[in-house]
Amino acid sequence: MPSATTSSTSGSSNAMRQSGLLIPTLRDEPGEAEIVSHKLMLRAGLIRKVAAGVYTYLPLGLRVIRKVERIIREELNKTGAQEVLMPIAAPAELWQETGRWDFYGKELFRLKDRHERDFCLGPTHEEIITDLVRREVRSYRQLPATFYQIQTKFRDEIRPRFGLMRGREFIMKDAYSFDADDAGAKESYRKMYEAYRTIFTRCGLTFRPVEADTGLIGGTSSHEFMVLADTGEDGIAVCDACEYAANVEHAAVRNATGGEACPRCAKPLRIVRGIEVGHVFMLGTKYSEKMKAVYLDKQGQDRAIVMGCYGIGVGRTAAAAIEQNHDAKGIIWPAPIAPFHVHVLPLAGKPGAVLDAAHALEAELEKAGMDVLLDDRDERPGVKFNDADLIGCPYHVVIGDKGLKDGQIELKERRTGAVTKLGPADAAARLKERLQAALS
RNA sequence: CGGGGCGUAGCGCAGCCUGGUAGCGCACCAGCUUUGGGAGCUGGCUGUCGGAGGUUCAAAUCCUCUCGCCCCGACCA
Repeated sequence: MPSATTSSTSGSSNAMRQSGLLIPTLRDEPGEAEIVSHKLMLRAGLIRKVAAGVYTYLPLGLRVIRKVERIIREELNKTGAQEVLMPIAAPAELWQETGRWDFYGKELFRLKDRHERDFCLGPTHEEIITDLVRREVRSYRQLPATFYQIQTKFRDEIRPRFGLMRGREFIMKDAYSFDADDAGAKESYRKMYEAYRTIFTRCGLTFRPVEADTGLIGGTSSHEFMVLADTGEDGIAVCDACEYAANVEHAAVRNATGGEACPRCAKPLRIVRGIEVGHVFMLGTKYSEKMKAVYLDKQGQDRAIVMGCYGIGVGRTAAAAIEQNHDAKGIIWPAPIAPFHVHVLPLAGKPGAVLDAAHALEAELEKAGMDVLLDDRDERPGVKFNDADLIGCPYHVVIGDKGLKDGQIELKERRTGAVTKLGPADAAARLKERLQAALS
């Protein structure tokens, strides 16, 4: 589990001044947003829309994205997966080899270069990675191997919606496993499945892996990782008796309604809503056969590589976290993916004892390895409190005139609102304790 | 792509039905007073009314076309 001391995400300093950051919070609810995560991402100044389903990540939003990415990297690296970065633009020929140039339909963003050659913007990268592997892998000795990337994807969705929940351009982690046989592929799948459990747990999400259909990707079996939330676009049938869970689109429970018999234990199913944040597929040899990705086995025989592929929607994971963690005042970030761990609120904007104390504390927290946001703006207390609640860092430290005279500052936990009065000298140590608990 | 809705100041909206040359709140700028939960007063700035064409003496308002955005559906790692 991570310690607070390894948590810096950008720059040489992990403390930042609010006066120097673009954090355009909104008092009013934007008319364009329907669901709470989208509203709060706009209101807290995380994102701004550029076109339908296309967004700019502002400093705060980008920090959250980077934190999710870091958790993904840490867990995938532990499994032995290797990070690569593939191109966004891919030539039509590779897609024609698998037939998906035609099958994928309008969702595939197509374009021509200056020589009128066809390209597409990658919605997923089976073709590209399989092309790489068939060129570089010859022998069973080079298997198994899993590659992943974290990259911007393009899908010209019929209807983008709900902010980062369903964009046309979005950040995705996609991974591809290559094995010599089915047993190996199964093991690669299992490792990735377990890594996903850890990743979403670390992101502070309540989720459920469910059986799912394989869609355009194809393959032999798949599981979706569903974050349970009423605003989810998918229905899932869950059995409380035996842990069975499946997307209602899945053949085994297609169009199931609540109360129907669980296919595994025959107890009644319950239908809930879910947000698909991750999806793992056993692909078999669908792509390797079409693209002739083969290796030589011990007997010197050509054999098709057995593949798996694995996706995580990075922005969607952040949005799902907000769906599950908010209140009437704003976001309540799980500590591991919060843009900052601590929001320091000096109730003064002009130079003086309060601001001095805030700067001193900022330096100390930073030294202790925490990500600190200091609200050094010359704003009224109410404005700072409301913005801080909206932005939703897990801990707020309030430094005011009155408390300071008695040698006290206040530590507030965003989620519970619980306030602890502390001497400034104790604050860093106490916060570090609490954060370490919250981060593990 | 079918159905519905909306485009007026940075944000949220009124004005449109019944044409007369654009308004409210917040934000922003200046000054003074304020300072522990979105301050008060005074003064100020801000608009190709999404775009094009048409009707009319006159169009944000009526008509036609068009673009964008949102919601429902179909669709979907």
